[in-house]
Amino acid sequence: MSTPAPGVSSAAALSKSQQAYEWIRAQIVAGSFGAGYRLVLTDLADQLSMSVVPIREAIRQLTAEGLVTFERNVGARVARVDAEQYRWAMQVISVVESAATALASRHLTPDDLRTAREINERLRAGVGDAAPRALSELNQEFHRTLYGPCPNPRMLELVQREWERLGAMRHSIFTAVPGRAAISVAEHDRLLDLIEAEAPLEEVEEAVRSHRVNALTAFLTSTRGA
Amino acid sequence: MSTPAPGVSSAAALSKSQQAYEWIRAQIVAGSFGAGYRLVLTDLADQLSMSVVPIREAIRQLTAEGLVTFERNVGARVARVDAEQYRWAMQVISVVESAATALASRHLTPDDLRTAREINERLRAGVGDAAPRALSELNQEFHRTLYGPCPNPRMLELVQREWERLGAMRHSIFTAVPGRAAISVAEHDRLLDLIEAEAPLEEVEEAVRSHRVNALTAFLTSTRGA
DNA sequence: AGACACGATTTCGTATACGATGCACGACCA
DNA sequence: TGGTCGTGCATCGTATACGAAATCGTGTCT
Repeated sequence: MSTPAPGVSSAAALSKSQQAYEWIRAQIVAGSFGAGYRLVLTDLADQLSMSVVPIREAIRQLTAEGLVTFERNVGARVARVDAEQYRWAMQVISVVESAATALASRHLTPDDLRTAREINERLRAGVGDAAPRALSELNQEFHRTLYGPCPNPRMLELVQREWERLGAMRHSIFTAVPGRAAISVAEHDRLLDLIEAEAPLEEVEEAVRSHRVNALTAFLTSTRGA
Repeated sequence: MSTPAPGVSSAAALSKSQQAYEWIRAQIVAGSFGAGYRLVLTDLADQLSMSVVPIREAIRQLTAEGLVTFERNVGARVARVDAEQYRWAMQVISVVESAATALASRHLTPDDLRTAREINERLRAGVGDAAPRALSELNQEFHRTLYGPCPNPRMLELVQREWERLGAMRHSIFTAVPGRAAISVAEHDRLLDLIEAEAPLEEVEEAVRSHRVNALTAFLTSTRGA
């Protein structure tokens, strides 16, 4: 009944493979390991003070999730997301996240809605600021608040994963296009109204989806057209 | 410039980890390893004439994909899909497959449509038969024909994966409910008509989604209600 | 008879070792 | 001088080995 290792908070409870997985993944998500970064087994093993075996397993897992690419006898590197893949991923997100939000809408507490509105106000306040990263983070949080209560865990997982796959690139959406942020905030308002009015699920879903599609096309036209 | 191992067709080109992955996965998909089957490292290693290391990596990969579950210091087993997970997965499929079908509909060749109609006729002809497995396979093929040309590979991948995750259970949909198969065939016809008439993508999507939802609710009510 | 404790066995987790592969650099030849 | 071939190093791929955890069976005590 005694805790296995009192000194180590809870990390020791995980296998080294899992530790490696979590750590590498954290580095990727945080951006410390940018796209294309080479994941050399021995280096990682040294950094984490373990042998290469758990590292290899972690990398396998990350490969299966699409966060890293892998080439036989060459090695792994953090996945690059080119414009095409970006579009594909965003299309997937527009579909799955909207469905998740619709499913969640009936499970949102008044508290959730209040939180969402508050986040959106903070977004509105910060639209002019030169802190794109923070705004993008807020935007993510806004949407996560709305789809979080989705009772289908599988759907939630897909949404999360897809965002993670985009890596650092996911921050280019909200702020990349000059006038877009303000429009987004307005669309957020409308979405909240719909949910609060208990609009049909299809309408909620459609609202989220078109919100995403709008943002994506705005982004694409501004980068490609310019 | 010489082929590495003339005797071995092409399997030798893959790493043992990959061989193990493919093989185990094949067993699971084919049903040889049913839900709950214990994947013991040494056994698999012996069967495939390799050490346990590649096996472990393969299992990691399969775990990440959700085909097997894993418990530390206990081992891996083929994932069980209970009724709840089944519902969740089918809900995901209804969302993603319908989107994929809609996206594919503009890329379908007359040939694809002909093929789909032909498959549906074979389905119609076999509705009464006592070969549920074959019918289910045909049903899968029908839908695959329609979403296959979807230009978004990521979306396709998600659909495929989700079906695979259901494993053997995916065969219980089409034939489990007595009257359902005939209805499905009719809905297939309607779907083909919509596509051929170049109906708006939303209508195509909605048709596929409701088709899936209908099948699911029919299945759930017949199993739970009875 | 039933429950608990303890030991044997199975199986997993990780380290280490060594062969295989790819890549980069430099030498050699035309 | 340019290109090609060979050599060495970095890194990956897999096998083997050993310690650790869990499970199962057995014996004992109540």
